[in-house]
Amino acid sequence: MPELPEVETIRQQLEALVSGAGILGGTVYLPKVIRQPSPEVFADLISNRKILSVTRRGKYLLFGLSGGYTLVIHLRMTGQLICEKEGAPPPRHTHLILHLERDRRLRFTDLRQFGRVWLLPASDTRSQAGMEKLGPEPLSPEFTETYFATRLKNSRRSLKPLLLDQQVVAGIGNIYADEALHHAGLHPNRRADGLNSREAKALYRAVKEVLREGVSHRGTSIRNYLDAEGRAGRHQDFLKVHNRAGRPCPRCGSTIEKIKCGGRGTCFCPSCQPNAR
DNA sequence: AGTCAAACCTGGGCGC
DNA sequence: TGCGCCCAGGTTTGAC
Repeated sequence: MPELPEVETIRQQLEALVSGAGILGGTVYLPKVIRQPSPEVFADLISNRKILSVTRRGKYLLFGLSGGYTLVIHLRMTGQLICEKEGAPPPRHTHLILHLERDRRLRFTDLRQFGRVWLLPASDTRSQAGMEKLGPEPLSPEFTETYFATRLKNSRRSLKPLLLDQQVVAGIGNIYADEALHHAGLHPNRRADGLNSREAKALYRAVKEVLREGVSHRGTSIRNYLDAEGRAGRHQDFLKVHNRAGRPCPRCGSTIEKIKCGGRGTCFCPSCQPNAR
């Protein structure tokens, strides 16, 4: 669930809510979510540090801490990171709580237990958590039309798996890949190197557009996603194709289809997104 | 380089 | 009501 727009929403909220806050300590309920260091060392090492910054890289959240450490959190499919008052017993599937100053806590809850947490020296943050291979940030100036066109031209893969490849561009997941392809009018099975320059440009613009829209609606809540204040996002009400199989395309009225593409469920409009072959 | 499946997990929805 | 099956927004790994 949490793709770039969802993680960015959480980042923005937490930046306002917890930057500057001191961490009193941590409670680990499910040790395996802590990838580094060991859970015991983690709880010890995180105590009495101050949160200096909250940033994002792809789908990773990064908390810059005092003393030269970075807390890295990846929510994977069903992770939630919620800032709330201390007191209530933590809900089911809560795996980590960071106790903050002023009677607040940061709660990591994850039904499927896929989410991961690292506490790393800032100097080797990028290499340790698997972030070194990430492609450019799609909403930053480093993601240029030329770069994207080159990646398309040099790949024989289908468009859908290419968009999901975090090494090509960081932060796109299944929801926004489907939406970007519909926005650009391209079939998910089209071969990347088969696009003409007009189509490549349309896809480049579509990627940026659908991600911006997702952020502006505070993310998409289809199943589990909640923002850092525990609220659902609104973008599910604005999706054109994703999760809408069998319903009419908002653009042309044709019935949206669902296929398997690159092993992933993929929704598209057969008339807005014709297969070129 | 690419594709595919499996693995990591729990829960919801469906058909029977 | 209950059981079995399939599905789910991410990522990694290993086989071909």
